Amino acid sequence: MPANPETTRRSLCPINAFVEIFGDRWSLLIVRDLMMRGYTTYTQLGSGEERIATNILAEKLDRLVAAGVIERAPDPEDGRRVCYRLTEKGIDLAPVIAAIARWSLGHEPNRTPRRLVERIRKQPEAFVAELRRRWAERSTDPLLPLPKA
Amino acid sequence: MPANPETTRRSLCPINAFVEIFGDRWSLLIVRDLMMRGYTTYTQLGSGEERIATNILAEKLDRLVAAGVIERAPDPEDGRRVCYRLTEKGIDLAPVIAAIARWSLGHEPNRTPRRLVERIRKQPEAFVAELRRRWAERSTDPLLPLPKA
DNA sequence: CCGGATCCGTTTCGATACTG
DNA sequence: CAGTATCGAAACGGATCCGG
Repeated sequence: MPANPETTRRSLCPINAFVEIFGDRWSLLIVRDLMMRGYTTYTQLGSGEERIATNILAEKLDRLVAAGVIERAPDPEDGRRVCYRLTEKGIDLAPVIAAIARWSLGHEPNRTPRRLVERIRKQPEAFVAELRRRWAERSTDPLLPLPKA
Repeated sequence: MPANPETTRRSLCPINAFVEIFGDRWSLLIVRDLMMRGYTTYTQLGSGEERIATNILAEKLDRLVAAGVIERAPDPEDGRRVCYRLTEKGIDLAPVIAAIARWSLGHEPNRTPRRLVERIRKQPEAFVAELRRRWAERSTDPLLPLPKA
């Protein structure tokens, strides 16, 4: 993956852009944690269940910022701290996340919150709007139940 | 990625299963080529626009077969040749592909077939049913216009 | 020719240790 | 707390080789 953004290869199929951003094991999980779990800080994102290494997390966050999917911002409660927030582009990934979750649910025996996934699938616009509102309000309540530690 | 399937880590969130299969730069593109372009053979899949190396292609095909997303079958027209086909599990990825394509279309200036993507989004069940039927008929007509060579 | 397998140099990943 | 530095392991990419 070239660091130079000029080296963008011609992407004839619309899936390429997605794969160039999310074609690794972590980027999509980071977006999920931001979107569904209300994680916002480096430490929270690093302490998720999947135990991403700190250097990888830092690099992935940089890449996601460069891709315009998330943004770095001062924490509203403590200006010294940094927090990461989904951009509009990132929020618009909700239907993708929902479709993936639904596929996984259908093919992997797993007890997981079907209700939320179905809601996103049936009314994606309404869910994205809600997500945007929650995000504007800086609500960090998780949409998914957090795994118990 | 451990070769040993026993080493499956507990996947609390339904996205993990997807990422473990498609968390690389090629697997999803291979599924797209099978689903949307009517590619079925090793040579066709290797000659796509993205120029995957032959060893990587072979490994990814093995992994996708092991994951139950595609299957190896004798070519119906020439029994000596091999062809790859989506399984039910693979066909069910259509809504995921559509959601990804739609997201990319909305955020990357690209002239691409909106019509198909919107159809999948609005009537995913109908599209999956059609895909299944085409697949049963062994029709290899591409759903997407092929990039000119 | 088709469907890979093997070898090898390069790039990326991942765990741990460390720093301002 | 929010990252860097380091270093071994794994993945990638190109070229070549091989059995049918």
